[in-house]
Amino acid sequence: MARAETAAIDKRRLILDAAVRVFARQGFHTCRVSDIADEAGVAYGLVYHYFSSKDEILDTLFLERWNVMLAAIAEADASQLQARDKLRAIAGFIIDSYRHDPELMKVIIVEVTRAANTFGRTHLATIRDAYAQIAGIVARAQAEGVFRTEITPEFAALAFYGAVEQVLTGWIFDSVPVDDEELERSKTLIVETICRGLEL
Amino acid sequence: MARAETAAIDKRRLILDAAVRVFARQGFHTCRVSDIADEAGVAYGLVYHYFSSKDEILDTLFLERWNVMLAAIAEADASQLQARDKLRAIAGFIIDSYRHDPELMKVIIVEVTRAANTFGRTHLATIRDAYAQIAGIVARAQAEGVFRTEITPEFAALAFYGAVEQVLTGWIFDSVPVDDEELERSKTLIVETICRGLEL
DNA sequence: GCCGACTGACTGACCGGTCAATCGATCAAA
DNA sequence: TTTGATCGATTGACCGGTCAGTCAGTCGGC
Repeated sequence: MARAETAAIDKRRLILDAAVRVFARQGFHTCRVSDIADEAGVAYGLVYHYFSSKDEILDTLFLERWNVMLAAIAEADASQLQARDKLRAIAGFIIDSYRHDPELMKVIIVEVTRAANTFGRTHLATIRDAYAQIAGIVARAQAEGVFRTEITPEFAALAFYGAVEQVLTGWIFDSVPVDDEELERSKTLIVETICRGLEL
Repeated sequence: MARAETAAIDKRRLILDAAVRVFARQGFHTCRVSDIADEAGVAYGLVYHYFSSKDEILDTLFLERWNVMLAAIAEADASQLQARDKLRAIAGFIIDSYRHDPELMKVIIVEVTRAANTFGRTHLATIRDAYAQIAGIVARAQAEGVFRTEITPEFAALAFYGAVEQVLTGWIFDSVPVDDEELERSKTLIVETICRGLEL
């Protein structure tokens, strides 16, 4: 029983991991469910044993990762760091996520976050949770007199997240892979560029 | 002859304009070519008389508009303005484009610029022309000692464009329409946020 | 009567999802 | 220990709907 249970969980995971590779390579709309099954080394029908639709696979991948990110943002927010360092932690988390699993980040950004007409629409509220939390950090920094109040928190959050995502998108479609050093440098660059505009 | 020619050009334009509305409403992948023909009040086959494929319609819409934007950026670049005001002009142009035709901007951003796996891929080089030109403005400002050199021009361009696009995306999917005043305020906000981080 | 704009029914490929059948682990009864 | 009943995991052929693109033909100006 334990053996079978583990095997079952593994197969589900196997399909999810295969889907990441296939979505990253071919894109969600362009790939066929059979491509995922083939990549996972699994029969076509098994995909539908674990997931009710092709969409549900992408939903699962997105929510798994986005919830981790929301938790990371909440943790940064709850910490005793300076506002600038909270934002640095968030940018750092996103960039480290890319370092750790670029294919997954590509899928999430390209197929969900930036695919506002399809999955982005479905998950709009969840995506906006992240913006709202970042806006909260900015608002608190403004109340404490660390950030100036000319720029609305919501706007600051969009600009901050937009800058991070655009940089990631640049990497995602670069032919040359990025080295760790540039990843690290970018964390500082983002915070330097955006926070300096927000601080007093 | 002149009559017929004009009529022909009109029909082509009619189809393009209808396509903007349909793409904005339903999304490129979700709509059918017949939807475009119906919206334009034209026979299905006529769409294929003027365009060789569904893709070509979107390509045309994108290139038409993007080339105008590239020209606007080049004009700002060539002007005698301060770097900050050049960037302001660019942000202003993009925001005014949205004001003038929000549906077209929605289509371009959602279906091309942010659709990195489909049309974004095809037009990647064209899209990056814009980033490169913005980077050029930043680089010149750095050489003149107006902007600090810690941040690479390429990075600054991504952050700038990313912030603008993210703000537009926010409007595009907001249920509440944006009033002119907020549009104007946003131009200043973007420049204030980003340029302040770039200036010495 | 020629030429090009225009029409819209049709087709062929494609693909998401279904389902009937098989496999194999487990366990209780013989 | 063997048998066979049970049930979830697994398989992949197949179905049905959708739609981009074709094409044979009509219409109308010159």
